[in-house]
Amino acid sequence: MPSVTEPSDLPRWQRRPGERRREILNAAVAVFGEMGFASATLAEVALRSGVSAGTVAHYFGSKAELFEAALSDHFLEPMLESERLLAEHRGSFRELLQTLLRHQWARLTSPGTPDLVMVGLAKTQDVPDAGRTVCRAIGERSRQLLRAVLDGGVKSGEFRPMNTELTARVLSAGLAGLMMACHRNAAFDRAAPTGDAILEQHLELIDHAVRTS
Amino acid sequence: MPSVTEPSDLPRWQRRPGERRREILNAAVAVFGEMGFASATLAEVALRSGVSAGTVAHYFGSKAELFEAALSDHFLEPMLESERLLAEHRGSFRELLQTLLRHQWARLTSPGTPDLVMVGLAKTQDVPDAGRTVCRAIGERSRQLLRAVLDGGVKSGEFRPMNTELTARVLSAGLAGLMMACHRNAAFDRAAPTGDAILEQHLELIDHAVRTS
DNA sequence: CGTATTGTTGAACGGCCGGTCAATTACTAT
DNA sequence: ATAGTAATTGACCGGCCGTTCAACAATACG
Repeated sequence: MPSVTEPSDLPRWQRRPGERRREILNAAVAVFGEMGFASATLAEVALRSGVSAGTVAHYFGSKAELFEAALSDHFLEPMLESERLLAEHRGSFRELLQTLLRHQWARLTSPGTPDLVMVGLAKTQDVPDAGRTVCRAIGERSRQLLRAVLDGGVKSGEFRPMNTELTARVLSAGLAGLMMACHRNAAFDRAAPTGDAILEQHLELIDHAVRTS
Repeated sequence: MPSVTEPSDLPRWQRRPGERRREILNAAVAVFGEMGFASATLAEVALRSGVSAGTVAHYFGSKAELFEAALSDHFLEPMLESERLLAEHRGSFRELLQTLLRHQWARLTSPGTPDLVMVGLAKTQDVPDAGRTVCRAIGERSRQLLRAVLDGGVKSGEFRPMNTELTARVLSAGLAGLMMACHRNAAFDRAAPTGDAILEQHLELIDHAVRTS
């Protein structure tokens, strides 16, 4: 049994220019999330995506560019789904608000996301565009959706009059903070309640806070 | 005018074992906050605290130990003040809740703190004890204080019945999330409202959410 | 004033990692 | 087949930074 090296007739590597980019990007998301920007090495990204160090550089140029590409890929694209959700909804604004918040929670807590968010926020000092990406993706657009719902609810009388711009900012930031707290507590606080339980409590508080009393 | 070097009779350096530690710690808080853990260099810390590279290593051993010491110094000590605030308060629980949240907001937004929080959170992967420090300081103890206030308010009838443990977690995490969002928006979103305006909106929402309807 | 003590220095070491580039090898068109 | 092309490799370079350590100089003490 020739077990040392496969005497395969397969080539030692293949040319797959159409798929390399995505494979490298997926590995980069994982590595940056696990190790942070500075600790992450291009060699590790190369290893996980099954290519050599030079290939990573060939596709993305520099480490910083790879980082930004990874953030955009992970955050910007899934946001379109939320916007579709809002456009299609028929029903009360109270329901819509809860649905939207649940949906964003699912996005924020999906595997790899919490770490990437924190790394992206912390790295804003060095790589300004990276911070901008995260801010826009999990901040600005999310906030615009929430504000649209709040405006509708106020107009329909389901919600009490309020400054919807400020309120949308508070809700958006609160959800992100909750996500980070849950993620960290899961590692250190063994008595911590589940993320879902906390989310339910948060939604209930929000419902009381915005509806007409 | 002998301007090149001061012909001073002062020694070229002094022995001040009692003050070196604090000076290095202050510099470390600033440097880690501005540059993040990995990008921060011991040389920069040494420069800002007016000592040489070797002295930093002599006092703190390794970079990781210096980081943990800086976090503990910056977060753990000021927490005692909040606890005193709670013990001394006389008045309604609604007022106390607002006061406590304002006080914690002031702490969280004090210069250098937001960056340090984010760096500490992001670095949890590599330096577990660092993450633990941040979690305990801005999470656990803060939450216990909030919960005590909520329990009191529920018992007195000012607040509606609720799961105070979960609610305290939501409020604590929400405040931290708000702080980070404000800090980042200040850099990118020129139309962003002031942190104080957002805090006021947050407090008003909380008041509606917890009081008896 | 001389000696011991120890806080402090700064040069040097060694490892690590991002970026480059010429060589290599899988494809492709003719 | 065969030559052309471009995707991929992997060794290498250069710089950076954490850590060490022997020498040094400012105090403390007798």
